[in-house]
Amino acid sequence: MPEEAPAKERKSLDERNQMSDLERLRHSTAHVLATAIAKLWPDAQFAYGPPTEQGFYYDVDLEHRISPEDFPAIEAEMKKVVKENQTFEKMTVSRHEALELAKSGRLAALGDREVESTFKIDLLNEIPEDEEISIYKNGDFWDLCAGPHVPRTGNCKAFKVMSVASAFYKGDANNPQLQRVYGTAFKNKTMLNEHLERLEEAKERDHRKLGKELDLFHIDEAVGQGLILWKPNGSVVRQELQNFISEHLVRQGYSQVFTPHIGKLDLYRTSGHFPYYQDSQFPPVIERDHLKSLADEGCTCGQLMNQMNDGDLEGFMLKPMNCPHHIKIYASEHHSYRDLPIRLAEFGTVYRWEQSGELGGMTRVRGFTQDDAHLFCTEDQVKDEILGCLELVKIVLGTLGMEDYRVRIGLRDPDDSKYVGKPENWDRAEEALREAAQTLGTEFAQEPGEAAFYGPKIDFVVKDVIGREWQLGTVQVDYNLPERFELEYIGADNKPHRPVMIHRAPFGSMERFVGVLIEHFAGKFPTWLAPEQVRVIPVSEKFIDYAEEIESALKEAGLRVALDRANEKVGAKIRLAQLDKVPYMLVIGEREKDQNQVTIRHRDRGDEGSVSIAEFRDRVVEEVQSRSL
RNA sequence: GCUCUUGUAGCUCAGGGGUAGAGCACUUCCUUGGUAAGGAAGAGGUCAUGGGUUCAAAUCCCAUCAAGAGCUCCA
Repeated sequence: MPEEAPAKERKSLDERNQMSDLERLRHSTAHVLATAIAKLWPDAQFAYGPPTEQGFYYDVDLEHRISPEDFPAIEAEMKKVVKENQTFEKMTVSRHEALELAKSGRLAALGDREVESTFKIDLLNEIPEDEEISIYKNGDFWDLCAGPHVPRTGNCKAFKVMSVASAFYKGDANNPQLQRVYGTAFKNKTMLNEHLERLEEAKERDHRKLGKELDLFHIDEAVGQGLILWKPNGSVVRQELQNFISEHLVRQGYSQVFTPHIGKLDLYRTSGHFPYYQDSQFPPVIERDHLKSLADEGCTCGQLMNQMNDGDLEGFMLKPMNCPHHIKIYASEHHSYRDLPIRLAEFGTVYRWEQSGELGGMTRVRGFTQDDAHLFCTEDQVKDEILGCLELVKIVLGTLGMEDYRVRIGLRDPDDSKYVGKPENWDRAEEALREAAQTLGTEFAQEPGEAAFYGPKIDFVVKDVIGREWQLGTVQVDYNLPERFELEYIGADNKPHRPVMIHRAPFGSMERFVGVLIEHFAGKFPTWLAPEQVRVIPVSEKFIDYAEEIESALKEAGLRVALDRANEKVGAKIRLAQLDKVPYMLVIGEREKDQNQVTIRHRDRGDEGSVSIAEFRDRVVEEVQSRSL
């Protein structure tokens, strides 16, 4: 629902001066980059050039399309600037002087030009009246800049131009697109190299690469962008996760339900999803009779579009959320306060129309399955229910060893009137979320204005290998939908009351969660999740009989085991099993057969000696049942 | 959606206006083996799709589809 991004505040000079040493270095290196680009392409117009978490970038408007082939030349020019060890010299100027310089094209350039420094003029106009205006010079390169900088260009010796992509000026899609040249810089070459190595490692963990190598999932052009086909191996992982969470749902008093993938447009008119959020939904499926009568009336495509926008259509929609279906289950019977809370859970698949440029791997898709649930409770029960939800999230993340996440509480913006529900209820819900979050034992950030318009929420955010953050689990309090659907329960006073709804999804979506999990484990799933838990490797064909005995004994115990019958040497079979990241390899030969044993090799721990089949079986079964890492 | 880059065998990739290449995987044969690649033979591709230029297009041009990076967006 309409959550407006907080307007990016302009950094004050004080804040800028708090730049860390590394940020300062990177910002200065951005100037070195600009100097080099200005030398190579004097017509370049520069916009912003800030440091980032991974390095820095500088936005440039330039006729020439910068490509990776240009990087060596750019870096060579940068090296010259570093070698010259130019001083970063600060010059304080009046607004008028700065403007004159910009008009003569002198800013972000090596000298006067025939064109103005367009973006710098724009930026100048944004500087508050009372703020000091400064120009930083290194050599002949002058740039409008608040600083701060390192003393000399010689400090910027460990850098690398990383990539080039496009970006909208000021991040607004209506503005022209600039070329954003990314680079990174460190105090010294060693640290730079370490950073580059980390990037290489991250590439190896990428769930898209591992997903292919381990046959976890497939995305097929013929099926559609952003639609995940779970292959058998990936399905095992997902099924295990679903079983895991289902166990806890039972313990926590949830009821599991199943609902269809579509619903009538009327349902979504009531929920408010249609026609208002059409941009992020698949277009409606129009009923045959309705379509025919439209055709008979000579309705044009344009008119059809208008009807769609007005919501004046009959038909169905792929569900963008599970809540309306669950609400209808709740509303299908009368409820007493004694029945509450009612907790309806479903691994529910929803469909959303993400922009094509946004799709990627399993983390941003158009169809996904939420481990969703909706809790219907009284105002008094909200707090306990939130606690229960967080308990579940804690169990999930703890079991999987995912420690590297941050917790974000989205609160309402007190100055905004877009929120539904009574202020006193909001206060209570926000307080309940805060208290519940404290039980996590993790630090959490409270972000006013980040609540949904229908209620406050807690989000769990993790980072993927590239450093992108993904929202996984979420717990949201909702005052809106009970209102829209006029939900009721009968209270102790024998009068109807409105329940509060809580949406929660500890994994978020199975697709995104498994994607993040693949990277978290670098493809080496713990035994309970591993698609193949044990591979039996006979030393030669002579021992296949015994190997089959082992295979069936382990299968009998419920383990996922495979037998490598290939006509290959042990070394080759081991290698394959290692590449497939199978946790346990059992090497079977004459010795094992004679003594009725198996020799264990673990993918990480190596040779673990020989034990009886039964002992190995019991050990692994225990490991699986306890879901050890 | 926008900008740039990319699309050749199941996978990873080379090549490139004139009969389509390698490694791995696959099939068969030899080998019967002790902890990360034994040997040989074979099979496998309208070079993403559709147009155009050309005597000739996988190669050049345009469009479409898809992937990647980034930006915008994400109820």
